[in-house]
Amino acid sequence: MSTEMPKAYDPTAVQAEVAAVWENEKLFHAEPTDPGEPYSVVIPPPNVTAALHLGHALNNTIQDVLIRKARMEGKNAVWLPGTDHAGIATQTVVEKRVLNEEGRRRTDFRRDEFVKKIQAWKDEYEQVILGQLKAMGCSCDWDRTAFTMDAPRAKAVREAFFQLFKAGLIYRGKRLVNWDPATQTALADDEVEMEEVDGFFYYLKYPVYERDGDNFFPPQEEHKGMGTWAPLYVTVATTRPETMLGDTAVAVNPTDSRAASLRGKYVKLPIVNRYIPIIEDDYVVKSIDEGGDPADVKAQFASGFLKVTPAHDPNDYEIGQRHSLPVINVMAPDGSISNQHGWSQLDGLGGVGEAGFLLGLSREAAREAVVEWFRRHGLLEAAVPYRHSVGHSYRSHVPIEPYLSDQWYCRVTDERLAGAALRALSTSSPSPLAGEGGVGGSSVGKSPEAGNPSPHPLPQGEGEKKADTVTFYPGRYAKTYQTWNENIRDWCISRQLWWGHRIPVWTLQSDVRDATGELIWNEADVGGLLSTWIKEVGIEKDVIVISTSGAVPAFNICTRTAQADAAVGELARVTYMANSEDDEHYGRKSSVVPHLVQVISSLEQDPDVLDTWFSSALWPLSTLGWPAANAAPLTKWNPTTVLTTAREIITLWVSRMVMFNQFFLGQVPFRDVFIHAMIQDGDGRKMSKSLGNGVDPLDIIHSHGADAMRFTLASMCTQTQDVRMPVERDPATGRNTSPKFDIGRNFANKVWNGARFVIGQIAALQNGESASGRVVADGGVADVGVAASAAMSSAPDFPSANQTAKVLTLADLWILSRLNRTIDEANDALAGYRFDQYAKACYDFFWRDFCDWYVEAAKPQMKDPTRQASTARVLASVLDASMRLLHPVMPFVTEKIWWQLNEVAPERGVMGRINCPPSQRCIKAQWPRRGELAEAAEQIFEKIQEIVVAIRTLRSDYKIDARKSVAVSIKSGEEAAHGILSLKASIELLAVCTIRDVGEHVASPDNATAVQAGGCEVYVEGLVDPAAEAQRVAKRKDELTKAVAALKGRLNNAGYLAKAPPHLVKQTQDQLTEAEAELASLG
RNA sequence: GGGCGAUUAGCUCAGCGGCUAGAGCGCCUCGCUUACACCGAGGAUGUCGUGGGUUCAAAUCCCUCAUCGCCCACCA
Repeated sequence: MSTEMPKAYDPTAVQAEVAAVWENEKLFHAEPTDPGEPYSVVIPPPNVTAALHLGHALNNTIQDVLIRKARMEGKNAVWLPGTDHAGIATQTVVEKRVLNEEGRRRTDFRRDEFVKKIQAWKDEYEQVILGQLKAMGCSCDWDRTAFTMDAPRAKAVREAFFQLFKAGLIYRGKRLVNWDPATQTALADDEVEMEEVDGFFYYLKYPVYERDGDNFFPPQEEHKGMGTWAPLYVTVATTRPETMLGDTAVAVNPTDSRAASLRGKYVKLPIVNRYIPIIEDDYVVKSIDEGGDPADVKAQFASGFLKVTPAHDPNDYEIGQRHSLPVINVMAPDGSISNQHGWSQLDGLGGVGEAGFLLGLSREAAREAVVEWFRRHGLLEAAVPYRHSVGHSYRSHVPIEPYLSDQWYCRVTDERLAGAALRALSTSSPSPLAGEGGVGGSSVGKSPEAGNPSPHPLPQGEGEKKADTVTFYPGRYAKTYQTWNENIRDWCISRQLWWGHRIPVWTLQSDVRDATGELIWNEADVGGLLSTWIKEVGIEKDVIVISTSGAVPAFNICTRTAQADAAVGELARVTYMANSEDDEHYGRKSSVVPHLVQVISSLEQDPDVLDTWFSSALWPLSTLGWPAANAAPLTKWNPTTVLTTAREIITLWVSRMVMFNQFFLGQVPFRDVFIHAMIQDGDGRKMSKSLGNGVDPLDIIHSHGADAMRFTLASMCTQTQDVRMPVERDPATGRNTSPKFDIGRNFANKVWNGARFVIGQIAALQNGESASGRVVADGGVADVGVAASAAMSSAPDFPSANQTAKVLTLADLWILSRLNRTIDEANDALAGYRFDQYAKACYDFFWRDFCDWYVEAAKPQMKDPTRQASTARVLASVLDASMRLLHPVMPFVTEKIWWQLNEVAPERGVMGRINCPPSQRCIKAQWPRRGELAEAAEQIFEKIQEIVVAIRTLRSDYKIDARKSVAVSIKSGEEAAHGILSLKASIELLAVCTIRDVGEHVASPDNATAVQAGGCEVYVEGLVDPAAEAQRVAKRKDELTKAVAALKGRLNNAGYLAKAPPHLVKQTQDQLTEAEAELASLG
């Protein structure tokens, strides 16, 4: 290690040097057997898209601050870095080609080749993600990096699926899903983005028919007579006319006045010429004429008649279920009109009528064609412009299509999942800083009325260890979580992708018919053979077989382990080969196989994969060794201490982790959830790739340094929902940056230079040089360092912690006291996840207190032979503690400074004031503990600050040359005078003045200008500028007059005197007295 | 439609019942004083979105409205 402390702060060099040492010493690794209280954070496994945005860098910063601090507190802290597979495959267009025209997987697609290719991408992206973490200085346990598709995670996913399946919490359903016709995959509700779209409400007329047996005929003309409403048409309103091809009913509200006369009647669906019933359902919104709510937008547009298209609208689907209507899908998976996906296959309803001209058209083209057809036939009543929001795919950004499809569902509505998630919500207030605090509990779900004892213990008050609950910071987010869980719907967990955890379920047709359709094997026969085979292979513990009641009776075979899955796969392969007349393997495996081959040609693995959130939901389990029984990491670190994430993820991820952890372990996955602000661009827009307003953290690290980025992000981390970051494009590099990061860069630079000065002073002192000399000269730096470290062993004038404590000056006491207060502030801020307050406390202390005041005050002390040694020790100790405080947020620069400080002052601390237990590395140093405060010293020093500022202001007002010293006398009380005299040299340096006289009886010298400051009267000589004087006095008088008026007003208020706290009243009176006195002195 | 947040200096944000409402950036004046010009000293700039209310006291608590944004739900 070099003893050199370069003059210029070069973050890149510091980062490289420090990172190499950390790496070499393997400082980031925790074992469950290590001592210390467990501390762990749940790390969202990011995908590559997320990793390239600042929000993720913010998240990583926060987590690293928490982890590093915990480590310094001696806790057994672990951070498991992870990467997620989502976003890898979807970044490509490959998946577009995965499905064939039938909406099934292409059989000619080489899955293995695809996976190999994806694997290569994954490796690349993983390097990007982990590289960013490393560049940021995140103290991850690198040798525990987890990937959501690796073997331990796959094992956990299988086990979880199996257990949920066994518990009846996973089922297969034919449901309308959010279908993305572009990528041809189903999307979760959360993956659908709403976008405002300009469209039309089309009013379509459907002719009414009556039915007599199999005959339909138009109503007789005479029914249109007076007093009786006998329409020839009903008018339906729709924004999506093309779906009318799939209509299977027209619905009217039963309370609609027209309902009765239409009861039992039909309409002849135009174009298709299908007769469909008019039904009554109170879901239908009535038009305003019919008593609909005028405030309801739907009612304003409603005709009172609703076309029912169960295959293409979720609500219509439900109406269809209620009325047992047929479901006619008129689209292909790509969204084009097709009669090949259900339309023509329904007996009696299959005809396409005159719709042939629409087949093959896109949704959009079909819409125009249908509208044109209605117009041409006089059946288009109106088309009214209408702006509404339509769901769009978050991936392809095309409108989603409700689409009928086989999907797997997780029954999260079950008491054991959503119920458990709700019960996990803490009712305690997280902290005084966190607003309302852990909302929930009392009104959770369908919980019994208040007064009933909860079956689950509520968290105890502060001081006691929290019960097994989750607490949100800020507390308001508990409500988001609660509302979501209360209104939750079953979770569609299957995805039509190649890349992901395969659904571990095989399907076997359970009846077998011969060529004539005669049943030759029934369910019992097939089931018997199957269970015999399972026993023979010895996988009965790892397989569940359930029969499904569907159009085609079948068994679902769920496998628990990779081995069991392989066995079933082998069975499928063998029987397939046998049936394909390649009988090479015929019958080799089992006594039952010769029989099974006759029935098992239908054994197929489900082609779908699991939603990525399924594996993510298991993250606190799967990264800690689950499902291994008693895995040491799991028992040590789960529940984890805290999860930090963005609020958009509360529903997708947080809630599901709670459910699964509760279900599988019976405990919460984390105790605290910290939701950080979302970073928007300067115009309040979300950062996104498409807008080009994103900022790559690596670019910032490059331009400003990792410490600067981290500090800035932490200081932006307020309790608000969103923070804006103006984005600027650097024309030279074409990369985005933001001037906001300058605060971090400037601060890091300040820290560097402050430390450089302190270290230089100490080195010079111990080298026997006079501190008045130039201690750190360009080019001479290395020599100073070497000499200093050589001098250390024989440095008799560097006093002990105890000796130093006895000779502290007012300035020393003040800075040590301020340091101790800062330690308190930092602790409080971090305990409440107030990273902005933590950053600000450190910033203000180091820059304002330490550099601006103490370091300046210390310069004369370093020249004073009786004080220089103790001052050096105070400087070293305050710098030491500052580095400890700042290390979590600025790890690199503090670590580098730490080494340099160790070189010149390996032993630090001031007895009673601050302890500095030695450590070779800052990352392993003990988190500072508060020592004694010195309130009296603080008060006097603050007065001195006021005096210095007053002198400086006068100098500036009178335009005194910056280098010219002025003569000053100060009239003050005894205590203050004592303090002033003890810091005479420091004050003279700070204010560029010469102090002539200080004391109670000091009189104003001739030609002196007087000013009040810090409760003293300060006389500054030699200021000759009558104009400036007049201006200054007038301004001050004005201020004082206003103040006096305000104070008097307050004191004349009887209510104030009667009701305000006495100390405030006294304070007001004192202020009035003081202001009046000063006003009088100004004449 | 439901929920949440924001509205304070030119910009980005703190403050959330009682100090003369603050910080950083930007701006003006002065200064390369033996750590730092990514700096130092001083300065200017605010009817705290609107209108009501509660209180001795409101930027801060309550209500109204307005504007902006986010999340959720839904869309005939």
